[in-house]
Amino acid sequence: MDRRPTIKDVAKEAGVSKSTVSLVLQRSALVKDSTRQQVQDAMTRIGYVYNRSAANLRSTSTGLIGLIINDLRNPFFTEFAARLQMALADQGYAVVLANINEDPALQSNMINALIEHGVSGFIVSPAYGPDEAPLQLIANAGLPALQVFRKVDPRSDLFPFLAPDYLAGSCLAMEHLRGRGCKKIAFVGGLDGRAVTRERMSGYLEMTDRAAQDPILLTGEASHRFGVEAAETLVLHHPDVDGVLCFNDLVALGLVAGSTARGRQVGSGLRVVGFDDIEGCQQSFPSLSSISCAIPDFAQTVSQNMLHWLQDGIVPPPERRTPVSLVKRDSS
Amino acid sequence: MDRRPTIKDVAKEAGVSKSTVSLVLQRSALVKDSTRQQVQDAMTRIGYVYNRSAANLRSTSTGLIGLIINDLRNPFFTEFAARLQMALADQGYAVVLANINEDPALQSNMINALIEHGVSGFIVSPAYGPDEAPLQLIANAGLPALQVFRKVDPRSDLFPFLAPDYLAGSCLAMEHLRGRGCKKIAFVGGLDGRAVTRERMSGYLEMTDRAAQDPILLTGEASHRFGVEAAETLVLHHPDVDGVLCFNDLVALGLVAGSTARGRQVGSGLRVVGFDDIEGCQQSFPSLSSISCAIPDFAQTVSQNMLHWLQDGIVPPPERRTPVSLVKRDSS
DNA sequence: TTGTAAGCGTTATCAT
DNA sequence: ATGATAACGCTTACAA
Repeated sequence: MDRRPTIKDVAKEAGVSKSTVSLVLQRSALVKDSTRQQVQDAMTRIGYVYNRSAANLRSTSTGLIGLIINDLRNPFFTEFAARLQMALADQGYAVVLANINEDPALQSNMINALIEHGVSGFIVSPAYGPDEAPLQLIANAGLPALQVFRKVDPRSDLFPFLAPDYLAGSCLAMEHLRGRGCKKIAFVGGLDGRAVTRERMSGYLEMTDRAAQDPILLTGEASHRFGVEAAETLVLHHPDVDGVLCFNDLVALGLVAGSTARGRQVGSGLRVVGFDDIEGCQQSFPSLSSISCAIPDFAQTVSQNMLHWLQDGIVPPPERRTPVSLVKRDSS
Repeated sequence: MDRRPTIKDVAKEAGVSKSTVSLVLQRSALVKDSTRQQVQDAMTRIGYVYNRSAANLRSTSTGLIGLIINDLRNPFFTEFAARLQMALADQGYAVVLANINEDPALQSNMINALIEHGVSGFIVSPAYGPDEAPLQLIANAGLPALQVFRKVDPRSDLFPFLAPDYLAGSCLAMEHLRGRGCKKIAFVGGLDGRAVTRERMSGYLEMTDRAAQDPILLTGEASHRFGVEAAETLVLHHPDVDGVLCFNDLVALGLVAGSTARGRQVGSGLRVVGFDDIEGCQQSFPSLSSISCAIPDFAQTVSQNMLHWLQDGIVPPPERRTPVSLVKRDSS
């Protein structure tokens, strides 16, 4: 347990040269089967483990991907992180995860740290902030980076943007609610002015526009708490609302809980659709209809785009939207 | 954007030698202030970024900590991971996170991968599995590792174990329920035979023992779903139960939801206490009392133990328990 | 098919 | 206070 064995030690043990060991490590076809066997035996005998950092020093690809997540405690992002990590692990890449807690300063720090650690590329679900070019550090280092979910740096040629097709999702939800006979529909949750809010709201606005109705917009924090508050607001000020599209499931779950507590019959009197289809949707009473963003598939797509870029130099298109679908449950 | 500048480039730009630049990098006091200034100016001028992998090659401490989490989608572990990452980042360490999805095989793979990437140490919330020495790979590599939450490898001298004091927590909960006048209390959730289940149950069993009552144990998966099912079981088979201690909050939230749906008055007729104090506790109706494991503090403790080990060679004690507390809310 | 030797970007040990 | 030079563990021409 002195010091980790190196290829040199393996070479000595197997009676070959360093290079031969290196070739075995790289599964080169050049090396004779019997030699390969000897080398591999030697490795297990002395407990050799590969040292990637050393290898990276020559080849400048660490097999490390930096994953930056604005808020890991949001289950939607957790699910994404977990899936992405699995997808990349399949291809021999390890993920270095940084949770930045919606803090732009922390984001810069972590980007810096990850660059120092030699990540080969970044996948960033960025924090919103005052900085105009929050990903500039990455660009300076000449590393590839994908923006996911949120496009905070407008240079999507440099930092291609991937996100679920929120617009289509909101249209799907609206059609569904109309189809169920809803006459007066509200949109609840999501911070005003943000691109995501605008998108998730777009199908709703389009409909109210066409119907020449005044939209009922209750924008606010994307939290359970806000959903509960919104339930009260609706009961007090908009008792005739019979359908709600929510910014996300947290809001929707709060709305369902709050409305139920105030005696509204969610699922018949009031129909609610959420966004994201997180696990909690199936477990609420009544269970929550939601727009699923197919996160496992989305993570696959992101992973593939990254790997193509890294391995084949294929830069992804500046913007790419992935399919969403409506999951109908009892709340609507 | 050719290739990343190295200290050599900085040296040339600043008109000094490699060594001097290296000294500046290490904040050595030996270097003259004016020289330091020159060097630092040169760095920003040519956009130099430190290359840790290269440095590690010499110093064999990567500043990388491998964090292995059995199930990242469980918010309890997410919270821990997020806190730990922040605590370690404060000290200049980066966390490489691996979610192993309760899969022992994946666990071995990830341990291997992280060792190759040269992590300096591991913090592991392990998966249960058939393997008797799942952390052997780490031992072979001669790396320090902490087990948290679950002790799956019994060699706690090699892999010190840190966990919240579940026993104290369950006692706290029982005292509270008795104090509220509960006469017949059940324990719900947690897989039978697991150490965690035994511990979280221990305060309960102690009480039933002392009171010479038959314990009512509904063990099972630690999920929301199981909590809902348990609510039904209680109504049907144990209608006289007036207090419940749950294995964790997911179970408790399910139980509260299920019981409420069946018309039981949670908080008066039936008093419920959960375990972990996850965020959802405040948001349920009625809000859920729970045993808080003070995860931010726990993460701090874990981080400190790891760093002392790494930096000062101080091996943590084989087992360490951290304080828990009861958070009283409406469900009890 | 295998070996030799040069280099990757840093740190550490000497000198100066 | 600064500079030369040899490691660190690996990959990669090139030579044999």
